[in-house]
Amino acid sequence: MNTNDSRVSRSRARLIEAGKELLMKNPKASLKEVAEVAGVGRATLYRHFETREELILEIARECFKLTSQVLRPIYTDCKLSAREKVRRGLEALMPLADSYHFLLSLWNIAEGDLEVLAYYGQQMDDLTSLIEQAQKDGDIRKDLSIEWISSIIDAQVYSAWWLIGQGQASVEQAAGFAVTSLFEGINA
Amino acid sequence: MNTNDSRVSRSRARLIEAGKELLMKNPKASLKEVAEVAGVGRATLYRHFETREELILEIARECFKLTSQVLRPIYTDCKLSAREKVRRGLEALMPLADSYHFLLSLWNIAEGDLEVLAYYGQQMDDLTSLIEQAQKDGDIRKDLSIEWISSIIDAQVYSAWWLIGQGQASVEQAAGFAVTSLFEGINA
DNA sequence: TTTTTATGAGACATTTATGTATCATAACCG
DNA sequence: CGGTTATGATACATAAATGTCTCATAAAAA
Repeated sequence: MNTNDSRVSRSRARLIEAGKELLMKNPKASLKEVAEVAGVGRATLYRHFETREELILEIARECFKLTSQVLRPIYTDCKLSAREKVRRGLEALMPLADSYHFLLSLWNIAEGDLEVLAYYGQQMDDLTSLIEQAQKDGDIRKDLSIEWISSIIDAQVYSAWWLIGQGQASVEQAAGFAVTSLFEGINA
Repeated sequence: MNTNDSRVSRSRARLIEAGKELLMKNPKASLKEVAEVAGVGRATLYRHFETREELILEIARECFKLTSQVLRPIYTDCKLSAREKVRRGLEALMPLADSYHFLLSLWNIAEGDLEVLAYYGQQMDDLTSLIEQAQKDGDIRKDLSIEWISSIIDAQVYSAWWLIGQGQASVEQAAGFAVTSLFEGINA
């Protein structure tokens, strides 16, 4: 299969999009359903992805590529304070919240893959050193462990995804909420 | 089947425990696996739960009963301030974090059941009026929507579950982290 | 336009999960 | 202790998902 053929890239994109959407909501969804939603024949799905697991892993890799692509420029921008990086990162992740949620929701499968694990490790490292720096700079309190802080940053994205999905907030609103409550807390 | 028979209650308890553990990690886990982990014959599982869905719903109901049992006494205690109720509720939920995560992870199925939905609605109502009260009392900031606040309270429990599962914090530590970061935020 | 090739439709084999039924056994209850 | 009954093991039927293969067709590349 020639990657330059427009039919190939189109089918692939559709399958990944449909798979992300469906499997995220229902991890038991069949590949038949995925192909249907993608508007593509079932046989074509198997031409692109040898097995169900391979499809899931490819989607996971794609999700990490997306988040990396968005986060990297922010995290490596020397002009920004650590706190500002977290803030911008959080905002930038909002539109990708469904990719994020896919990874959470199918993590039991995705974590079995070396490439996915490498992406994950890299993003964790980036975030960890960011938090470390911010704590050193006195921007972020030191009585919370780094693991906890990165965990609740993840959780903010998750919350935002949930709220947006319920139709109870726009992307911009959710981003604002997330940044505020993450840094200032809910205390009056 | 006689509920008073000790064999019955034992089998049921084991099946629910095993199901919670397994299906939470892997929603595709088969009932054969669940029965094996429970140390119970597959046929016995079907004697207790007519279908796969019925098992999942029963576990969900059980999870809600657990959280209700823990939360109700706190929420209805008139001596406590609204803010204190949120704090104590959060701490009390920590040991039940896996029940909580089960519900999140299988929500697509659980939400289809009226009884489960009733439990959910009740807990949401309790939490909502609590937050409303706290905002009125000036304990919780008013520039965050109620939906967002309840959403990030959930998220704290989720984060705690994750961290505990990774072995990077004890239940007590996680509870402390959650309360601090929820109320004060991560600002230094 | 001509050639190449990805696709859709469908048939097919295989595996696996689901749910039902039976029967001997062992655990529980009175 | 003796009767009741839940259980385990097993066999069975059914349905559904997975993965492979073929062939005509349509769409892309040359």
